Amino acid sequence: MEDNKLNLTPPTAAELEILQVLWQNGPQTVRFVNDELNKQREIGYTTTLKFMQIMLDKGTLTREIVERSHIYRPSVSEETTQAQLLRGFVDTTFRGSSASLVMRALGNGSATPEDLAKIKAMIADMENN
Amino acid sequence: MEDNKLNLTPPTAAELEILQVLWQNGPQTVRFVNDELNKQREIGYTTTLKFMQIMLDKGTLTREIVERSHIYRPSVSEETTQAQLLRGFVDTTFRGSSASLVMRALGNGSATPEDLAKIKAMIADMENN
DNA sequence: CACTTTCTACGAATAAAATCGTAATAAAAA
DNA sequence: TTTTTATTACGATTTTATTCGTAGAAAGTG
Repeated sequence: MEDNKLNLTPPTAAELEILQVLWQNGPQTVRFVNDELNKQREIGYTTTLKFMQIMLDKGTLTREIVERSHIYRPSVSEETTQAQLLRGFVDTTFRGSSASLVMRALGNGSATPEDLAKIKAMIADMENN
Repeated sequence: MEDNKLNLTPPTAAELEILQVLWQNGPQTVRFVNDELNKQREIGYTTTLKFMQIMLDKGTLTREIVERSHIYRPSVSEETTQAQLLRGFVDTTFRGSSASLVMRALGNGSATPEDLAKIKAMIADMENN
């Protein structure tokens, strides 16, 4: 009774970690993902496996069998997921105001001159439409 | 044995809702906060009370007794909390790149021309320093 | 003074998220 | 062929977050 309806709810923190590895490295095995995660924090192999199985069930990942192990692949793009999470974050933390989020993000001083240039270009672009 | 050490961990979703009410309306009673929350979703009085007691214990809120009820006040500012949550969000969702978060936030099209003007001004300001 | 209303305190139940242990399977190595 | 290794399946536990029920205290009301 596999229900293949796609997933509307955003990924949890642990799921997002896994998605990051797959977005950055392309489709991979549980082993690979787990090794990557362990570069950041300690986490058991079966824990990672379990998450990836859950995500498979939710439809967040798909997989195929190669040799004798499973290769997992995100079924959602990083861009779409970022947009989804961003919407929620702006709502809960910035009362829905993207502008004030942008102001505060710029205010933290981490943007390089190149970053600023790109952002300016984007704004100019938006104003010409 | 009250341990008055201050709280490093960011507020949970439910805690943030409560903080929002207090930031927007100033110090208030549980009753007031609960009524506000119920404009958005159903939540029991004792649930709100419990959260506010937990936050008191964590040091997120302080309180004083007026008449016969408690008036709660955030011990953290909205700005500081936003900055804290933003840092975590950028790290987990945008791999630490504030710039790409800004790009995506602008890209969602919710910024008004006034917003854009303010942002431009801020960038110009940053470039002159 | 009884009775109702309005609080707080506190424990406990529920739900959601994260973690891991054990068993089964199959390939590879000895 | 026996043993070791690598992998998946799945249940169960643990942790964290959320939610509420019940009791008790204190003030107001008829």
